[in-house]
Amino acid sequence: MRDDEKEQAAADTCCDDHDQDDFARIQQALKAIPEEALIVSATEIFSALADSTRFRILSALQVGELCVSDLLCATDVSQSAVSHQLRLLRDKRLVQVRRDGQRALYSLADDHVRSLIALALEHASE
Amino acid sequence: MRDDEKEQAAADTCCDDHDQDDFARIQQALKAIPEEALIVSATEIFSALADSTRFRILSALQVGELCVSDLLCATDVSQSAVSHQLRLLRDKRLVQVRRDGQRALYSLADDHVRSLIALALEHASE
DNA sequence: TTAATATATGAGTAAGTGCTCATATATTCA
DNA sequence: TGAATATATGAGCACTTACTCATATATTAA
Repeated sequence: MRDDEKEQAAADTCCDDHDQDDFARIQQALKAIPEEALIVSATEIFSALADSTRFRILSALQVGELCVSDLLCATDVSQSAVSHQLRLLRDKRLVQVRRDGQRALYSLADDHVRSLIALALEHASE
Repeated sequence: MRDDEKEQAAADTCCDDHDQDDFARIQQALKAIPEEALIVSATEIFSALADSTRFRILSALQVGELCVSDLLCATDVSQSAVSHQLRLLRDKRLVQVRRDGQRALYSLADDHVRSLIALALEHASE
């Protein structure tokens, strides 16, 4: 189903008691909503940032590569908990790892995370 | 306790087996981590955006003021569910309401949400 | 090889979340 | 006033999540 068909279908099924103005406004709003796959990806990024342990980890990684025990200092939870969260962040491709001897060196996978953190902090400090 | 004291304490208690380089790196990382209150606020914003129903609502509101039944068209859940999520978004100050007759007109509380959505979509579409 | 250090992971659990259902409140209109 | 429409809310439940505990794996050094 194409996007315009989808919008039409949505308008038909759930917005059946509106006048012309309502209809136009709703059509416009529907256009502002990204397609499902994008919504899933976007909300996944936000969930990754929506936990204080992971937020601390990602904030810390802004300075560069860090190993797990460094990240332990950056959080207030156990080594196991940090490892579990790092696995999640790896799965969501927000961080990368490379081995260096006994250590696993983590780093941010891209710069969007940086910007997201900065923006949220800007909003938060108002 | 001041920030520098807090960092020192953290370094003392959890990073007790590191050499000079480790110590310097960890100190730098700790500086990149915002204070607790900011972390709480920031992660709250991210949780608000970390659900597909709320993400759809906020995306739709980018076009301007919308009433609850408009937002119903923007989501695929019940009126009750939308109302519950709107309450949450109100509590977190991400949206505002005003009454207009029988309708409740919702709008985005500030522009940061817009930027956050845009950034996440940019990241998501790679 | 054995011990020590660093990291990862599976299972289990307590707390949190997003929905539905029923119902309450608010506003307009007859 | 009573009915219709629009929105809000409390309770309950299924599902998710972030942790702990125990243990596994990986790497280095003795």
